[in-house]
Amino acid sequence: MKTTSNNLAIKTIKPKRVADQVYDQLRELIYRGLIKPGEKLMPERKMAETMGVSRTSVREAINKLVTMGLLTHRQGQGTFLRQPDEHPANPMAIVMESQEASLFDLLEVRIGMECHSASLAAERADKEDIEFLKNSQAEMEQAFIDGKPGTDADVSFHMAVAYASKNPLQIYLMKNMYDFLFASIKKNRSHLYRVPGNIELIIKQHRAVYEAISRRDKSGAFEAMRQHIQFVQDFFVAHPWGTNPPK
Amino acid sequence: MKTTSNNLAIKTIKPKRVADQVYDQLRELIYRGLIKPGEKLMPERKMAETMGVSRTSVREAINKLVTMGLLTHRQGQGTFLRQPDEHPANPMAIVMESQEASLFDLLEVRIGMECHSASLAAERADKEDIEFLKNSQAEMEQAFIDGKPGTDADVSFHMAVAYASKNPLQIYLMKNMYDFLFASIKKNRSHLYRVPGNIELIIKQHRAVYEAISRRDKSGAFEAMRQHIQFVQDFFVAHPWGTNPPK
DNA sequence: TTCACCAATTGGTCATACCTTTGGTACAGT
DNA sequence: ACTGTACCAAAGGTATGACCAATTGGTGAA
Repeated sequence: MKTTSNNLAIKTIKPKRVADQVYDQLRELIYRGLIKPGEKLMPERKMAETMGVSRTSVREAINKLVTMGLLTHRQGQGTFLRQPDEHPANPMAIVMESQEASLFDLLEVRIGMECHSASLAAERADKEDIEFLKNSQAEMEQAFIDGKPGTDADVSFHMAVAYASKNPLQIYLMKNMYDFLFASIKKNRSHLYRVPGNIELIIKQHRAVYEAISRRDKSGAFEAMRQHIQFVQDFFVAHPWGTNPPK
Repeated sequence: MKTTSNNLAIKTIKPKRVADQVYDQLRELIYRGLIKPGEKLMPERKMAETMGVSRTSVREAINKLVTMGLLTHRQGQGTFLRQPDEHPANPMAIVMESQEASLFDLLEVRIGMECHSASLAAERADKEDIEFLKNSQAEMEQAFIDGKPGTDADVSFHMAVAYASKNPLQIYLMKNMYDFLFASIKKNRSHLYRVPGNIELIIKQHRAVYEAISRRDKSGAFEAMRQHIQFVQDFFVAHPWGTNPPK
């Protein structure tokens, strides 16, 4: 198992329950974006066999995610990952819509959180995390070549940074932010990815973050991430289309 | 919007899933107050027999209520109805309890958010904001003189910084964090305020933040806040009592 | 009295079988 | 060729029955 020891973190004891371990695995798959929204999961029986546990445990884990609104059951068809904007359980979305918080505000908060997160990632990322960053980066470059927007890859990259920071709360908050951003982008057809040259710039910025983390450069990662988000923020200041739906 | 369905009111067919029926019954019992907080429920096997369904279904229903935070499982003892104040509708609290996030993790996120927030505050705070900061500071000093813990004033100070940053989302997130911290502190009777000299140090650190913001020193505010939270974090690493209730 | 051990209780997991719903496919009838 | 029926396979839903694991409380020996 992943009893990789806790160096100094005080976290509560690792979940010993099998169902919880399955739950953790699934949640990770979802958060890392390895399962796309709307996609169908592996059948319960097969998943049970694959993981070497009983179907009961798999079922319990899946049910937990269903009641949390992340998955949805359809008898006779399978289990599917819900679209991010389908479940209003997102605390972010509540503020963003009911209060008058703008996309600018969200990006500003992201600067605070993600720069620090990148810094931590440079300190704590293991080989696997680096691999995820690399993959997301490659995926985005491929999307660029194919002429696709590459939103998913973008999100995956930032989530990979959050994961590398090894902070559960950070991961949770980031997930919520990107869920909201995701829905928001799709609604507003953000021009961020459309303006020629932008994607190349973003890929370049991501690369800077990736390389800084790879070489354990804490302040470098901080600064690279700051520049990246700052760029996006500046873009939205200059092109205030999708900032907030005109009420 | 949707594909125009016929005008006739076609009511959805009753979801006759057994587990859901059990769930409804239990929820009814809870909402009607027929089960008191802290009370133990009937054992799963007995409940299954009583209702004439399988234990599987009972289990699924109970699990749903557990993940919703209404019930709590204790192996070897039974299933209990949670105290109302044990499950605040705070998105933070959900992660902190159900996931394995520790107080250390929360403080770490705070470093990212609040340092940036302090920096923004130095840039944007108006006279009123400064006044609030000053008041909270004075309030805390007074509490110190009176020998009181001064938790409220502490929270007020940090919230004042968040308000001064003029970022609605930041304010919202901070509010949730401190709601959680507040409840957590009350439960664990954190020793942070009890160790002699700590309050003086905290007041000193707050003062540094306040003064940096007053003189519009962005990086100074950032650094002062960092040192402050770092201090608290170090304290909890050294005194891991109240990190998480041992249950 | 105190401590060690055992047994009952109760949630947690497993294996297996069968039911129900859904989607697809082959076959018969027009 | 089109249509409708029947059937089949896949996948979630339910039911049993057994066993594992943690907790509690009692019982008996030191």
